[in-house]
Amino acid sequence: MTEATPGRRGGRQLPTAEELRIWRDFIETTAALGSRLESRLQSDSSLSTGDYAVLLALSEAHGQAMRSSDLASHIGWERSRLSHHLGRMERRGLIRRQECATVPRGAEVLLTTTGAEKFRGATVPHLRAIRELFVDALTPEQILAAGEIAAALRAHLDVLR
Amino acid sequence: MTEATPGRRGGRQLPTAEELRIWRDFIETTAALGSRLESRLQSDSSLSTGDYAVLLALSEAHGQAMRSSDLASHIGWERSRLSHHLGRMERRGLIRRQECATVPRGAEVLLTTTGAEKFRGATVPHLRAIRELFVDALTPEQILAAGEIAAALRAHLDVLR
DNA sequence: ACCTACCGGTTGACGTGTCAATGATGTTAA
DNA sequence: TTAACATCATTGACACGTCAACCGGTAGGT
Repeated sequence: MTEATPGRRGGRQLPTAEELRIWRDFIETTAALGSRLESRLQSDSSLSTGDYAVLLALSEAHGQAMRSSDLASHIGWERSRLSHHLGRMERRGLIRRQECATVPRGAEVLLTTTGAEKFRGATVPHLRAIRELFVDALTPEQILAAGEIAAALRAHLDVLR
Repeated sequence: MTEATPGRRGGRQLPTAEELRIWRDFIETTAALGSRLESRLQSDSSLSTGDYAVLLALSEAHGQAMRSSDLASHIGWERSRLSHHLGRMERRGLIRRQECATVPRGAEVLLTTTGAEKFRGATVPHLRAIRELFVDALTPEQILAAGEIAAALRAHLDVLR
């Protein structure tokens, strides 16, 4: 009986038109939100969100330094992506790389003073932008719901591979 | 009295730790969801989501063709971005460009037969992926909540500039 | 000792996105 | 008429991400 109805919602069918509309709205709006925050951070502080993530991690690290691999797993990036990004940040004087004393063939990433200053200057405007673009847009209940939705999506992503 | 409490939630302060945690979870998870869908589409059909958006719009257009500018505003892209993307799609034989007969200096974008076939082959796997990665991850109430959250965020983004 | 396998990190090629500048062609106002 | 201006589309420079290949070095097994 469950197999007989073409448009049924059993778990193996395609999304309904309504689900699809919500999907598109959701994915496009969250993408737009991300790029709006990106451009706010850019014009406020000349940093990308990637720069910010790296600088944040280094700021909180012992001696404002981390091994490249640890940094990558800490912020959830592939090593290759981090390597490319560190190259660009090094050119701009935000970080430095040097041979790791303790671990052979390990690279230590250091926060420079200009990097630390940039990060300090960026923090408040960035947090303010998050408030304006995300927190202020939603009711407290919606914020909680957003947290639960994110958790459910993340759990499902993890389970699916 | 409202101004006296440092950590209050009046509307001008920075996000709380809890709000910040939810924000990070939300923005990172939605980004991960997008890239997971991107890679599903890539391995199923050798298309990017950009390709898919362009092919979808052209498929639904009169004569499977559109003026470049109309296409750009239809899918919400900058003309520059579309121009770059069409160049890559043209190299792969998915679309063709020609002078527009009616409008001077207008470019007409045409769906090729291989482009149409690619799109037809991509549709079902893509919809299935949306179901598996998004719809199946959430309860029906959460899906509705996601729609409302997206609408609220979008409205706020639009109002803010 | 030697071969292999892994590990940390880098690199190159390429797709993608933004920004600012350009070219080509219409429209408008002095 | 001509100069200013808007519009449509493209281009080049650059940032960013992924993928696969690579390199140097350490560790295990024979």
